[in-house]
Amino acid sequence: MAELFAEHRVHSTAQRMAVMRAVQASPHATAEEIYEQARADIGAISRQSVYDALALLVEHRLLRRIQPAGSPTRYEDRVGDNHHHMVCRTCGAVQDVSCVTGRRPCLQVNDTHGFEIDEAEIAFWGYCATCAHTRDSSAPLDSTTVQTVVPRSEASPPQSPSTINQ
Amino acid sequence: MAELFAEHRVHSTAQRMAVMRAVQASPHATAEEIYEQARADIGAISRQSVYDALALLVEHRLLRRIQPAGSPTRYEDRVGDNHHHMVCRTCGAVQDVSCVTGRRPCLQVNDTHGFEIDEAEIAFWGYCATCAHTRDSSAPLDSTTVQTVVPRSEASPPQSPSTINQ
DNA sequence: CGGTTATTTTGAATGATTCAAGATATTGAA
DNA sequence: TTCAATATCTTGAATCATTCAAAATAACCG
Repeated sequence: MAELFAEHRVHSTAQRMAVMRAVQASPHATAEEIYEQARADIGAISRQSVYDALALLVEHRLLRRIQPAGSPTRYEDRVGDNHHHMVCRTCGAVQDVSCVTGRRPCLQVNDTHGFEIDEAEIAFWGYCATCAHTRDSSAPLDSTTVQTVVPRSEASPPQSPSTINQ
Repeated sequence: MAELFAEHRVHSTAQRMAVMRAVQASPHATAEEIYEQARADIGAISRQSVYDALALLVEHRLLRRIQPAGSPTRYEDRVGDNHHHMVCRTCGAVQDVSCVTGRRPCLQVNDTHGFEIDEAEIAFWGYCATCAHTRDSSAPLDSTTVQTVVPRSEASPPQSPSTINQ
């Protein structure tokens, strides 16, 4: 891992390595989860150091941030390829979507209004396999996101909003 | 507006109307901005009532939430059509993108891993016309989002992260 | 009118993250 | 090596957006 850090011009310290290992061990983990894992790993580390390390590693493209609406920021080490995410409305689980069929997505914006677009982000919302079964009883999450073009999605009746738990 | 509320089974109160007007007057506004505008409108309203009204109006599909990574939640009254958003890394400005060329975007996920997807969300990141000019000097925002497929975006050198202001 | 339900207000609390400043390490030059 | 300069880490407080809880008002129905 030291080489990886070196390549990306990041000094490899015990804390940073522990943070990196934590993300590798559980992709899509939150800062808090990473903090706990890193702490279990090297014995002690401050929360701030975790945030510092994460910011640095993201900045140097060793990690990526994922920020599903309504849940804390998550981190993944899968960089350098194109993929998106599915988020479960019920449990907040995040699942990779290795990019999509057909060609480049919704990325040919026709009127940019002068915007210089350099990046596009796609999030899919729905229910993970587990939660899809156990449904009805528990109030499902409001996506709290923008509804867009998806085939069979007919305006579902209003649901009480709540918060992502997991 | 009373009719609109009635159609959507929402009691029209002074506060809710003020909130609705505020969003109509400035789409993509934050709760705080809406609070200020509503307060200027009807003289007095509590922040909590603004949050309550917004949640209710979103729930009943009179408003939509937009949650650009790294900025507080924003609201818009443009519902019932398919459009996405461009977000400026520098000033946080949000701009509508009336959907895209070609066909349905990146929404044909091939392996869903059992997920039941019912919604997709797309955000474009870049620089608004104004900020695109005034660049270099000021440290640009880190998108804090997932990098994905966009043509000419080659891995740019690391930049110091900061926060969306406007 | 009187009671029940809805809505609003107030104020405190929470969660995630950042700020600030001091303490430790690490590095490079003399 | 030895010191100074820089980088990193820790501690603890602060911030921001949002939510919780409970009391106060208002609206609705019989």
